[in-house]
Amino acid sequence: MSELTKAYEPAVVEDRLYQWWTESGIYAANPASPKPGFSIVIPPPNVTGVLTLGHVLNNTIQDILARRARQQGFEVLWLPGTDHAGIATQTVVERQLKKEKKLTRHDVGREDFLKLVWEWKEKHGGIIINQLKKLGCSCDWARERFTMDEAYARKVQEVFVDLYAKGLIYRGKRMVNWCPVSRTALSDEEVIPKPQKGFLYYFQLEVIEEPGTFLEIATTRPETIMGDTALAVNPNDPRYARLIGKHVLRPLPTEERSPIPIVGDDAVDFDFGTGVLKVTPAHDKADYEIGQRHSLPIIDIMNPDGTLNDLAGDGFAGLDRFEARVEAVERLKELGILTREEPYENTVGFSERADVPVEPRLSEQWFLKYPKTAEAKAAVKDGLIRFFPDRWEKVYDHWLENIQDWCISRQLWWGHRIPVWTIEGNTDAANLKCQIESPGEGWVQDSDVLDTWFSSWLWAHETMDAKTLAKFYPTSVLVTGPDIIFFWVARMIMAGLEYTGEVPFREVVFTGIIRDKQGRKMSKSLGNSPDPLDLIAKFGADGLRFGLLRIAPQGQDIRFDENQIVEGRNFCNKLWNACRFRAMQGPLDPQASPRDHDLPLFCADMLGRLDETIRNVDEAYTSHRFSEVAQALYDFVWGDFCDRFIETAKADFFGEGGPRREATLAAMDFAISRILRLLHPFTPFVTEELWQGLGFGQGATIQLAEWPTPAGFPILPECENAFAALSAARTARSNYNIPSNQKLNWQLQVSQDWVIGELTALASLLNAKEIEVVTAPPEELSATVPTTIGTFYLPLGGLVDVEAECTRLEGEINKVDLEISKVRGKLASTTFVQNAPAEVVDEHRSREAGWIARRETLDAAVRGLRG
RNA sequence: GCGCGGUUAGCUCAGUGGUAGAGCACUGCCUUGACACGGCAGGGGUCACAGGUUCGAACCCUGUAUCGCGCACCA
Repeated sequence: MSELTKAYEPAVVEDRLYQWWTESGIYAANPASPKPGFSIVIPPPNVTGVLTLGHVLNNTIQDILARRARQQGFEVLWLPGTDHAGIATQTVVERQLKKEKKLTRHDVGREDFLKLVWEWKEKHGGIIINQLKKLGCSCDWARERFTMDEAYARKVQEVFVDLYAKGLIYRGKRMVNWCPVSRTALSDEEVIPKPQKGFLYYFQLEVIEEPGTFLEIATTRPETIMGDTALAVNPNDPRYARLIGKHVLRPLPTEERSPIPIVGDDAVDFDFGTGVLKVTPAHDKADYEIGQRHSLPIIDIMNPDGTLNDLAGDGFAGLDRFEARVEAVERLKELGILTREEPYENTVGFSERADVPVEPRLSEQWFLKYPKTAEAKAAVKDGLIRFFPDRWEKVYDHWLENIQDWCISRQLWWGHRIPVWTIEGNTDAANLKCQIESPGEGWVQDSDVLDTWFSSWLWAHETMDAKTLAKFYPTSVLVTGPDIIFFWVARMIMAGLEYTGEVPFREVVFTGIIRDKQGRKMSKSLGNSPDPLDLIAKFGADGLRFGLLRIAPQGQDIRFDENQIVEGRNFCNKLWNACRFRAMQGPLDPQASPRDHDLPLFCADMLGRLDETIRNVDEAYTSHRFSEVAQALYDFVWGDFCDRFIETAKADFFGEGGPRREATLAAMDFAISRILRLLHPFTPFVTEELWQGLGFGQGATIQLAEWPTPAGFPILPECENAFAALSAARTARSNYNIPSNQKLNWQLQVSQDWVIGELTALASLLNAKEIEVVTAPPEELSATVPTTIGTFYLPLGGLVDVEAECTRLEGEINKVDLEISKVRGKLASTTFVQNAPAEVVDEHRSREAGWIARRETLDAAVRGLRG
C-alpha cells in the first residue's frame, strides 16, 4: 500500500468507514451473547439540541469506553436517544409559530399544538443524532429511544401511579418557583441565583394605636406592598417588641388602605435594614411561612404572566411587575412616606430556561417525596457506585441531606400528561383518581404535564427490554457533566433503587465544563462556542477527539483553544506518515514476531517502551484519566516510535538488508499493530483506515482486534545513553553553527563495545558522512563531546572563529562553576549528608562528578582551541 | 456565610517529597528518500503570597490573596 496519500485526509475516509461500521452490525448489542456485558446509556441530548463541544467531550469519552470494551472482548451496549425537553422544545415551537403565523399556542389549541411539536420533532429531532455519527460514536442505533416513545411514556405514567399509591406523590397548594415567561412552576434546581443591582427602599408607617410612633421598613420589592398583610419584628428586639399586636395602615393601594397587624416572629433579623419586615404571604417564601404561623390572610396580586391583577388596585392592575415597582415608589413619594432609597445588590433567582426573575407564587402543584434517599446515599458511600473524581460525592451527599420535595408538575403542554382524573368541576381530593386510563364519561385529566426529569430519571432501565436488562443492567458507567448531578444522576440512582432494586450504574465519570480562552462558559449569546462540525471539517473527527481529550484532565474545566485541535490533527497526520513510511518498505507482516529475530538494541528498547506505554495506559484507564492515556500514546508514538525508532531504522532500511533489516521490520510491524489498536478508541477513523490499508485485519475491522498486552520487553538503559550521547553531539554541532545538512567526518573513541555494532545507525542519526573509531583524541582542531558511550570528536578545521568560540566556552565554564558550587554547598551540609537517604546523597555526588568532568572538558576545549 | 476547585514558561496545560515538564508561540539551522500538519538545536519559570513540617516542598500542614463553581441566605 505504497499509494498512501502524503497527508491524512479525514474527509474522504470518515463517512465511508462509518457507513461500513454501522452496516456491519458490530454496534448491535446482543443480549444472548456469551461475552460479558458492558453497557452505557447516553445522557439523552435535548431533541432541540445541536452538538456542542460539551457533547463532543462527553460522547467521545463514552465512545472510547465502548470501543475499548469491544476490543477487550465485552459485548457492548451503548444505548442512544434523545430527551423531549419539555420547556425547551415547547418554546422553540411556540417561537416558530409566532414567527411564521403570528399565533400563540392558545390560538391553535392543545391538540393541534402538540401535533405541531411532533412534526417539528420528526423534522429536526434527528439533527444531533446525525452529528454524533459524524463524531464516530459507536452507538447501537437500532435501539435509539426517545423519552416520549409510547412504551417509555407508559412507564412514566405507571411510575407516577405507583408513587401516588405509595403516598409519595401528593398535591398541594404551596409556594413554588414560577416562571412568568413560560408560565409554569419550576423545581428548585431550575432556578439560578444571580446577583442583581437594585435599590433598597425605605418607607415609614405610623402605628395606629400610638400616633407619633413610626416604623421604618426596608424593602426591595415595593410593588408587593398591596399584598402585605402584616409587618413583622423580632420579639426579642427591644426597639419594637412592645409594638407587637398593634397595627399600621397599609399604604397601598391608596383607595383601600387597610390596617394590618404587627406580628412578632423569630425569622426577622434585627440587623438587616431597619429590623422591620413587611410580610407578603402570597409573594415570598419566607413571608408565606410567617403568614402560616400567624394565620395571616393571603392576597395574591399577580397574574401568571407577572403582571398585576385587580387586587393590586387602580393604577397597578395590568402593569408588569417591574413597571409596578416604579409606580409603587412614585406613590410612596406622593404619600410622603418614602424616607430614602439606597443602591443595593441582592441575589435573585432566575429561570434557567427563560432567564427572567422567578416569581415565588402560591399555586396548586404536584410534589414528590423522594423514594430511597437513604439507600441512594449509602450506595455512593459504600462504593456500590463510584464517582470520578470522588470529590463530587460530597456534593451529592450534601444535596441528599437537605433534600426537599420535588415539584413535578409543569403548566405546559409538551410532556407526559399527569395521570390524574377528576370529575369536571370537582377537584376535591376525595373525587380524584390516579390511573392511566380515563375512569369514564365525565372525568377529565389533569391539564398539567410532568417535569422532563421525571421521565429522564427512568432512562437507565426503561430504555431496555427484559432480556436487555438481564444482560446489561446495571450499566457499567455513566458519563455526564457535574451540572446535572442533582437533576439527573441523583434522581436516577433513586429511581433505579426503587424500580429495579439495583443501582443504575457502577461508575459515574464527571467531565469538566468547556470554557473559552477567557474562562467563560460557552454560550450561544456570547458567540464563543465553536461549531464542532466546522472543527470536524477542518481537522477531522479524530483530530477533534484526540485534541480535545488530550487537554481534558479528569473532571477539570477546560479552556478551549483551537490550537489543541490543530495538534490533534497533526498527531493523526504523524501517525499516518509513520505508517506510510512503513508501507514504502514493502509488504508488512500482520503476524510479525520480533522474538524470533535477533533484535537490534534500539528495536528491543522501543518494544520495551511500548510495553511500558501499555501498562501506563491501562493504569490510567482504571481511574478514567483519559488525558493521561492520550498523552502517553502521543509521547510514545511521536517521541519513542517516530523520532527515535524510525530515524534509527532508516540506517537498516537503506542499507544492505539481511537479517537485521528483517528484524527491524518485524519490530516495526509488531509495534504498529499495537499502536493502532491502542489509539483506536481515541482516533477510530485513521486507525481503521491504516489497519485496512496496511493489511493487518485482512478485511476484518480493527474494532474487534484484541486489546494489546505487554509482551515482556525491557527498556534498555544503553539505548537511553546512546540517544543522550547523540543529543550532546548534535548540540555541539549546533553550538558551532554548523548547518545540520553538512555531512561531516566524526570521530568516536568508544567506551562501550556494543557501540561498534551501531556505528551505521549513529552516523545516520548524526547525519555524518562517517564515524571513524579512534583510540586517542585526534591531532587536528576538534570539538570534544564526552558522553557515556564514548567521546565524540567533531572536526572544526576551517569551520569556526576560534576567538569567538573561546569566549562562548568561557561563558559556559562560568555556568558550570555555579552548578558545582550549588552541589558542593549541598554536600557540605551535615544535616543533608547525615539524614538524606544514601541514594540521594550518592546522586548528588555523581552530579558533582558530572559537573567536574564537564568543567574539565570545557577547559580542555579552550586549551585545545588556543593551541 | 459554608463547601469544592484553580493559581506552574508569552498561551493552553501536565506534574502529590529528591536536578522544574509538554505542545503551541519565539530564536537558529535544515525542504536529508514518512511527515514543513515536519526534523535538529536553543532561549524562556524566585511553581500566587506568607508562615510551618522535613536533610530536602510546585507537591504535605496553616493562613492570605485572587479567579471560578456549587449550596444556603436578610426583606
